[in-house]
Amino acid sequence: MNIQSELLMDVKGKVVNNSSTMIQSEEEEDMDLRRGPWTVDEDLALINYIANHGEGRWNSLARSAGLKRTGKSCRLRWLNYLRPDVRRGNITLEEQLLILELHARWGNRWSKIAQYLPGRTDNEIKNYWRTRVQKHAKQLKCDVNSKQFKDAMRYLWMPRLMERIQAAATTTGSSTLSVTPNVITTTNTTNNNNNFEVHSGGNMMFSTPTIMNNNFGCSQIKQSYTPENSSTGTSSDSFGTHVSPVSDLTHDYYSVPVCSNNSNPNMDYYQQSHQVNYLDCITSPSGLFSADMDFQIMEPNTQWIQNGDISNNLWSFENMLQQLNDNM
DNA sequence: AAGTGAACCAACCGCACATCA
DNA sequence: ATGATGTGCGGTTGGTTCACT
Repeated sequence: MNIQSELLMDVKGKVVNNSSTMIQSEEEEDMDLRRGPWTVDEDLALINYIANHGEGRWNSLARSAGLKRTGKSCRLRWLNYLRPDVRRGNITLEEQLLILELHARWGNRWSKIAQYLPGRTDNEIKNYWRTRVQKHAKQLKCDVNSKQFKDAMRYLWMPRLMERIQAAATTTGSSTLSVTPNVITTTNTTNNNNNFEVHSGGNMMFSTPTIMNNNFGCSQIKQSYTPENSSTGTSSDSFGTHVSPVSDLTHDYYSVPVCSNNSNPNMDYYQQSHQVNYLDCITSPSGLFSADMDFQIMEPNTQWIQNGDISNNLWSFENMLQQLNDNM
């Protein structure tokens, strides 16, 4: 494909015919830069160049590779899309749980959070947060940073996620929630006690305290849980709202080993770059599983759990928040 | 079938910081 | 010490797809 003769798009997405502009000065040369969606040829050029020369020095890389893109654009395209270890597809329940936990700990430190989700990019996590989580806060007319919403996430949404993870595991009777060797993986398929085990890379394992039934009154919740509303690893936000299936964006139009399934094409990368101490993150001081967390409002006798028919309105977020409010 | 709005996500921008000559 | 350049990050935008009417 001849990029010179292509139609270019400016920042606003307008189509600009490049053939009318023969520009020589360096300043004007910048205006020759392509913007907007990447083409297959551009992707291939970038992949091939990095395969031969490695990454880094993105501005010169862009020039050397013959790409009419900024270095920034090339870097972003590589990191967020073309990198072989980028894991595409829906955010799993386990990943959702981890995102919530880590966001509670670090806030909008997307890149830092992404370090704990191998194969996921900060952009992807950020998008997930903005589209799924903030959406609900907006719908409920409460600030996503408000204590109200944070408490709801911490005491309701996250336990629910864990319930669903456990339920999915027991329902399927197999490790269908496994995604990659290093992503939190539900392994306990027959355990009928109230713990479930999560491990990373097969060697980090924790067992959650039995907070679900004992402290959260979630035994009621479990009763109304049905496999129909469970997730078996496909994306679904945990408020119970419908999320349309996202097409598999794995690019089979070129032979890049995009990791979209259980296989991990580059284990070295993970082992070097994503040594994750899940135990540490799960037991964070601000986290759900912290020993010193404030469970006061979640005492079993707490009214918000015991009165009202939670099972009938299960996971209606409005009800959750109302119950939290009533109890505060 | 067509129109419309919501949801999703790739890509961009500006800024801050790091590195180097 | 300083300016230029490279890199990384968080916020935002806009095109595409999907669901609903």
